[in-house]
Amino acid sequence: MRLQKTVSSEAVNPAANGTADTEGVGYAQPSLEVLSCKSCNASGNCLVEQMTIRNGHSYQLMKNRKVYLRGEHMYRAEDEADALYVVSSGSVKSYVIMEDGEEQVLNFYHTGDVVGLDGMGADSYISSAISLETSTICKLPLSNLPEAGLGRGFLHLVSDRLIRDHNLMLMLARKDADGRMASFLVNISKHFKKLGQSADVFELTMTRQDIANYLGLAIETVSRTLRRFQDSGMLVVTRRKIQIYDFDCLLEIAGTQVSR
Amino acid sequence: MRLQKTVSSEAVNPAANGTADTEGVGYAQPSLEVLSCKSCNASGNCLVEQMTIRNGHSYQLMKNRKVYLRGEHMYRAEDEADALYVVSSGSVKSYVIMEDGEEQVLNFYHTGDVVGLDGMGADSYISSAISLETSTICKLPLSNLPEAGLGRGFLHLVSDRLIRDHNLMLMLARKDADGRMASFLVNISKHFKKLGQSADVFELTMTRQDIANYLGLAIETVSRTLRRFQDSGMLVVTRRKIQIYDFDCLLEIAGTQVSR
DNA sequence: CGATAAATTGAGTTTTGTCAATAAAGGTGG
DNA sequence: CCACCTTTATTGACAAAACTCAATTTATCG
Repeated sequence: MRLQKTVSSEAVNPAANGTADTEGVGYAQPSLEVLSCKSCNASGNCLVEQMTIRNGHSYQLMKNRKVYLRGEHMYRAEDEADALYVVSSGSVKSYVIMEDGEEQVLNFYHTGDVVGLDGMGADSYISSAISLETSTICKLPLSNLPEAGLGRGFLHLVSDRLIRDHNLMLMLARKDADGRMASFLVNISKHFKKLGQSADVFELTMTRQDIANYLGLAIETVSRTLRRFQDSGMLVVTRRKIQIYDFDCLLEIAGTQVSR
Repeated sequence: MRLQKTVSSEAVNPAANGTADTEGVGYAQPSLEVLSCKSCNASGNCLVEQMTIRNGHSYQLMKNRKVYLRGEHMYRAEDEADALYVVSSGSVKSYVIMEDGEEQVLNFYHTGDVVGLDGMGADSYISSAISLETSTICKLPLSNLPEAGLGRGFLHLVSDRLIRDHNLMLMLARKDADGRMASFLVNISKHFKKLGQSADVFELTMTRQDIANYLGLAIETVSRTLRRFQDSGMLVVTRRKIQIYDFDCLLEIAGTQVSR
C-alpha cells in the first residue's frame, strides 16, 4: 500500500460514541420567524433554499433544523437513505470505511452545502456523514422531494456536486502534494469569501489526518507542505488557524480548477 | 509537476478534426420496430430506459440515435448543455483541458452509461465527450427532461454516478499503481459481464495514455504494471486485448470498492 | 512501403511514504 | 488549579514507489 494507514476517527473520537447522536439532543425549536430561510446563515448560498422556496416548502425544510455536536453523525453507511441534509452552519465530513478498517474521506461540507446526494434513489447510504464541529443542519426528507423540489434548481445542485467531485479527481490524478494542498486551501478560502466571511483568516475544522486522507497524502506530507508554504511567506499556520498572505501565489500553485 | 504531461488527444487524433462531427453523418434511420428500447444493446442496463419507459418517452429517446465514429465529439466544453447522451454501444471518454493544454480524463463510458450529467442545470458543459470507437449514442434533449423523467429512476441514475465518482476518488487517493490498474480492469470486466458479454476477454478502446491519464499514472507505469500482471500469470495483454486468467487475484489487488 | 503514432523497456532521479522520536495542545480528574 | 494522559501535530532519517528521460520496437494509416 502506497499510503499510510488510518483508522476511522469514529473509533478514536470520544464524542462519536455514546448515545448523544441517537437522541433528540440539540433540537432547535425556534419561532416561525427564525424558521425562515432568509434568516439562515446559508441564505443566498443554500441551493436547497433556491430549490424549495418557489414551492413554498421552505418552512417545512427549516422545521427539521438540528444542532449536531462534533462527532455526531447525520447518517452512517447502511442506514436507510431517507433524507438530504443542508449545512446551515458548521462543517461536515463524509467518508467510507474500507474492508480493512481504513477510512477514506470523500468530502468536506460547509455552510450551504448539501450532504447525502449519493443516497438518493437507493435504499441506503454508502457513506457516512459526521459533524466536525457544532453545526446546524437542516434535514430535508426525501419523501417530500419528488413533489417538492425536482426543478431546475435541483439539476443545478446535482451538476454542481458532480463538478466538485471532478475537481477533486483532477486534483488527485494530476497534482503533486503542493498542488493538492494549495487547491484545498483555495477552495475553502473561496467558500468563505462567497459567504461573506474572511477569506484570508480562517480555522480548519478537520484534523491533519482528515486532510491527508482527503488529499491522498501522508499526514507528515501535509505537515511539511504547510511548513514550506509558511517558510516561503505566503501564509502562517498556527495549529488549525490559517492566515493567508499571498492568495495569488496559492492560486498559482493550485493550478487548474474545474468550475463554472 | 509530479506527472508526465500529455497533450489533448483532440489535437493528435486526425478523426477529431474536420466537419465529420458537426454534420448529420451517421444518423441511423431505422424503423419503429428497431426504435424500441427493447432491441437496444443496452436494454435492461440503460438507466434512461428505466427512467423514460414508464412515461412512454422511449420512442422519442431512440429517435435521436446516432452513430459516432472514433474521435467524434458528443459535445465540447463551453457548448450549450442541452442534452444527455446514452451509450447504446461502443465507448466514450469525457475529459477537460487544463490551462496549460494538458488533458485530464474524467471518465470512460460504456454501453448503458449516461454521459453529460454534469452539464445539467447549467448553461454549458464543463467537460468534453468524445467517442473512442464507432459508437451508437442516444441523445436525450434536456428540454424534454423536467416533464419526462425526473422520477425515482433519475435519482438512482444520479446517485449511481456519484458513487462511481467516489469510487474513483478512493482509488486515486489510496491505491498504488497495481491497485489502480487492477480496479480499472475489474470495473471494465464487471461491466461487460453485466451486459452478458465476455468478462475475461475484451478489447480496451482507449490508449495507454488515456488509461494513464485517467488513473493518475505515467504511461510507462501503466505499461510496466500490465507487464508485471502478465508475468505473474494472472492475465495476458496483447496490445489492447486483455485476456484474464485469474480474476480473483485481480479483485484482491484491486481492494475495496465503493458500490451498492 | 514510408511516416507517424502508440507502446515497451531500461537507467537514473525525485517525490513522497514509512518509521521513529518528540513536542504541543486539550481534556479529565484529583 | 495543576498534573497527567491522550490526541494531534511536527520533524528527521531512510526506503520505496513512481516519474522522467531516452532509446527502441511495434502498429497503424495513408
